[in-house]
Amino acid sequence: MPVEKLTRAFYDRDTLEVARDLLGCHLIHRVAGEELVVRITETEAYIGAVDKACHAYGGRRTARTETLYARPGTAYVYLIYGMYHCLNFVTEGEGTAAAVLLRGVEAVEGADRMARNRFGRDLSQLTAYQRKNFLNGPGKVCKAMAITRAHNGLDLTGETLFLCGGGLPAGEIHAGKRIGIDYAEEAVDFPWRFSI
DNA sequence: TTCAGGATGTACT
DNA sequence: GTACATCCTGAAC
Repeated sequence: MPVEKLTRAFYDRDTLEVARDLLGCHLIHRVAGEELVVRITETEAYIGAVDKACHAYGGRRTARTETLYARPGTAYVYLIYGMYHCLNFVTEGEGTAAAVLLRGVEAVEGADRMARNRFGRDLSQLTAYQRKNFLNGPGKVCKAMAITRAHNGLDLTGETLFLCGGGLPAGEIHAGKRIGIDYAEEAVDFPWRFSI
């Protein structure tokens, strides 16, 4: 890797800043002797204190949301719609519920393994449609990267699942409204979705 | 290229 | 029982 692993201090900051700064960073998952590496292209921020779209809105504590209160630099993984996983990076201080959802990436290393994880076929055997929509959604990223609820609570400063920075010119970052949270009233309009 | 509908299980009411 | 930070397929355009 040309750049250094992100430390806990990186995650221990304002969630919107972390969400922006994660763009362009590499996510590495070491699994079964292989290294799967992707470059982050899209994120969304979720901040429990003020955000009705956040699982831990208003200080809500349940078995599921407990991880959102963990120390910064922790992985929060949950199951959605009964069959897909979503990976988040916990931010801000311990006891504060906030995280960044990983929404889209592009493959850097291990693309064939990711294609097999997702479609059971090599990259070269995918249809044009599958190739175009390879890693552009949170459920797709987790399937390709072999990330499940078993990774919930994992320390992102360890050796299994971690990130390397990073840094993009501000002009390359786009901010817009989040998607898939139509129920969240005024929070629907928060410009907390970031992409390259 | 867009669209509707279904799959599927856990958390929470 | 209901909703859910989603994705895939197949049909219509």
